[in-house]
Amino acid sequence: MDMQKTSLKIVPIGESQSLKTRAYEALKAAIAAMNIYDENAELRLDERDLSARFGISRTPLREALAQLDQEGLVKVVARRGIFIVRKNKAEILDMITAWAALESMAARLAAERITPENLKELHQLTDPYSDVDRHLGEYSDANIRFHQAIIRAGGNPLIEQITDSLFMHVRAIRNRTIVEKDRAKKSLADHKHIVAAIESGDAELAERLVREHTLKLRAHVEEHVNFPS
Amino acid sequence: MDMQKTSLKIVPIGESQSLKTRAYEALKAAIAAMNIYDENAELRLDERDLSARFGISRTPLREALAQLDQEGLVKVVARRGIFIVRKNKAEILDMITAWAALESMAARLAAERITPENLKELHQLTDPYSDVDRHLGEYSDANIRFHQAIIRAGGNPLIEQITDSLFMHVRAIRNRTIVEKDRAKKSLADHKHIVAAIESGDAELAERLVREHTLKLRAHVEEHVNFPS
DNA sequence: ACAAGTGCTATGGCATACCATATGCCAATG
DNA sequence: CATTGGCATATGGTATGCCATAGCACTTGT
Repeated sequence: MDMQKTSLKIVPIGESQSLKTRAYEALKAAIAAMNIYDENAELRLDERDLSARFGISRTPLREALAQLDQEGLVKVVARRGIFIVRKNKAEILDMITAWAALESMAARLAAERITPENLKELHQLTDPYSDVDRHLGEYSDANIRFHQAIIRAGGNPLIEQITDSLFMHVRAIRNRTIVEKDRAKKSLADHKHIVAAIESGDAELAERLVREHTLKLRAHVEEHVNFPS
Repeated sequence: MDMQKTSLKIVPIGESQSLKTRAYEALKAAIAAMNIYDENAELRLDERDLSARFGISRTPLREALAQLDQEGLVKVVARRGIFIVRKNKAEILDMITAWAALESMAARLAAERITPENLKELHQLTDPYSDVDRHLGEYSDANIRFHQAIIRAGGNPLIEQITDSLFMHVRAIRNRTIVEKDRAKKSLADHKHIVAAIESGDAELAERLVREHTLKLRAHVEEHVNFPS
């Protein structure tokens, strides 16, 4: 009853989700942890081997793989095998475009409802890096997190969820293209403008800046980045 | 017109791809065919019953259901049942917002790459309905297809795929809100402006018009539409 | 030496049996 | 009559084994 509330701290028991969910998350994390665009990446998975290594049976594992398949992270081919999917250039460009659409809308929403907490986070992900030369390594990470923060600040869980499934690929691209000092510097400048727009509550501007920022990335990838496969 | 189906219409699984895929499509079609926002709709599914009715075992059926679960169309609850999900108002609004983001981006792309075929289709979905009073019934359908045509004209398969999974719910809302003659008239006027913008290659304008059009829907739903559950 | 045929093997698809637990009914209890 | 504890049952979760087929190695005939 009520009395228990103060005397007993009921922990979310076991915290054990279904095996399927755990397998899904473990696989996703494992794939995210490897650079799937590395030339030497092992792109083949094996049901039976994985089930043995996870210590679960094939059924929940297959359900997890089916989910990853639908997300496009993996391709299950009957009687051939399971392969980690490497997106081709056109697909990557489409992803960046969709991302631009969603993140720019999130920026619009963020500008309309920004909270001090969100704003603080955005500043923390831009202000400390003004001296790009000295923080190039860390900035790659802050760059990614900045875009996630924008999306989160939009307060639309659906947009967060959709972008999550694009995240792994877009992250790989961002990491790959940010290493040039000049691009990092321009990127940071864009970010600062975006924060300012959100801070001032200018939804239209915030939206446009985010869209243009991401479409710039798209154009850069289209022109300069080559893909295997 | 749509029959107000409140129970699942199970069509026999044909003979094309994997059982999982066929079950997925059959289930999705069955759910789409019923009006899930009807008060009397049967929202509960049963694995064993469905597997018997489809004539397949539970394994591929479960994989299909897992996919629908991830798409948010159904919710699988351990030892409780499988339920067709009825979105609440906040979720519907989020969907419309995400839709606005994606369709407006598609409109931008469409304006940049419009083909005579796409343009013809867009005209066919707007021009014949100028006399809204006499075509109110049909327009509801043309309205939906117009938005799909915009997205298709954008030529980004990923955006098409994402919006597909939102389609069922957004369609239900559009159908529900378009029945008022006044709204239909305004909607058609918007559509014509959009087509003109795309036709003239004005990407910025097309994007803005589509976004505003859909955000108008969002505002209308927020203010005037009430939801069960 | 080479090409076509043939059986083996790996691998995912599917079916079946069993497991664990949320729910509700019902009887025992006071 | 209200409460409670347990048991039956329904339902999704998981394990396991068989099956069909794509690829490959090996054989065999020319």
